[in-house]
Amino acid sequence: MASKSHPRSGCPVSVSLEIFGDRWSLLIIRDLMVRGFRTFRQFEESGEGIATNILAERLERLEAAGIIAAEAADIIAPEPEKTDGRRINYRLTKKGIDLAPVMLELLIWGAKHERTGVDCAGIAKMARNRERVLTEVRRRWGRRDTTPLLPPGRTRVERRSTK
Amino acid sequence: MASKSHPRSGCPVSVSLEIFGDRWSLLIIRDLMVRGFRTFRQFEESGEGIATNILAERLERLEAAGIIAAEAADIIAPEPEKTDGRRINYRLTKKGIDLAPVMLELLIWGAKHERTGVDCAGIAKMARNRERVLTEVRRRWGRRDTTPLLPPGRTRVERRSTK
DNA sequence: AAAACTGACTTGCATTTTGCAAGTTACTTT
DNA sequence: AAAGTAACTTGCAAAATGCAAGTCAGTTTT
Repeated sequence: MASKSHPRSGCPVSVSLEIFGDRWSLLIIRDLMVRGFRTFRQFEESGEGIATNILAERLERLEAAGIIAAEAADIIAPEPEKTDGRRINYRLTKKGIDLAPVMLELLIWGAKHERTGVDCAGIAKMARNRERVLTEVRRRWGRRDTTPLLPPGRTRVERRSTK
Repeated sequence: MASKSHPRSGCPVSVSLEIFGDRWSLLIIRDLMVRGFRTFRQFEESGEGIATNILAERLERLEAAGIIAAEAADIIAPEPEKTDGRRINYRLTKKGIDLAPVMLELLIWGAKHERTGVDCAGIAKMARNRERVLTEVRRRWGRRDTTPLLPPGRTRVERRSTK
């Protein structure tokens, strides 16, 4: 996607789109923000069908942009038992969690105008409680609380069923 | 961009991104929403450097998605003098103007976190008056008022300088 | 009324980005 | 020690993008 070269206008919208204006970046951010995902594997199996090479590249870009941060899981070690040296945990930075309003408005718009597999009334309720929802999202982020804010929702795809 | 085939999850965010999750669509919508652009030519020269074939394709997609509408300019004929039979006016539909909150949040985020050619303080002020700004955008849309909400801003690129 | 000029696109082709399947490497469990 | 698993790479075909040039109907200029 966004190649390095093309000069663009200095409009904030344009600059933002150069970073995450593609079909996958915001989905990764969504998974981090409201579904509590942390690992490569989780994103891979999120039901959207992203290819692993693209996923790796997007994670790299988002990290380079300062929107997410990657850290070896055993550095944090929340529970003494959990120490898988391979696992890398991704998380949103402050800059990343600041995308919450964008994400919420996107969610509201999609639920209102498109046929999605999601409870439309529930979203409409969130729309009415915008500030409360955002506060909650930020609070969870601050506590590294990874319990999903939204239920998993319809998953249609499963890549390469390992059979 | 978004090919026809790939099955995705039914998440509203995902569905939305399938429609305008690319580097250009939201810029066209921005131009319609806050810069008062109406014509192909204006988008082409907007300073972002979009190629005409891509522009044509995006306009088609956005129209197919019901986000914008195209109409021959002389059908409206605002002033009796203006009757260029070739000109086509594009405008946002209700569904399109409903993207205003998304656009505003994108603008706020970009101005806050990226180096853009835009007055950061001015945007911060808009952030504080979110509802007022949105009301104004919707009001203008309702009246087909095309005076730009924001000044043109830094334009860096000019395609094919006709010299 | 012919010539030059738009506005809104197409078309052809080279370059870039995607998608897909199959590795690879380093740790972990059995 | 063998089999698994997490997080990636790699190679290649397919699709999307960018670029320059061309088309074509309506418009203005001469």
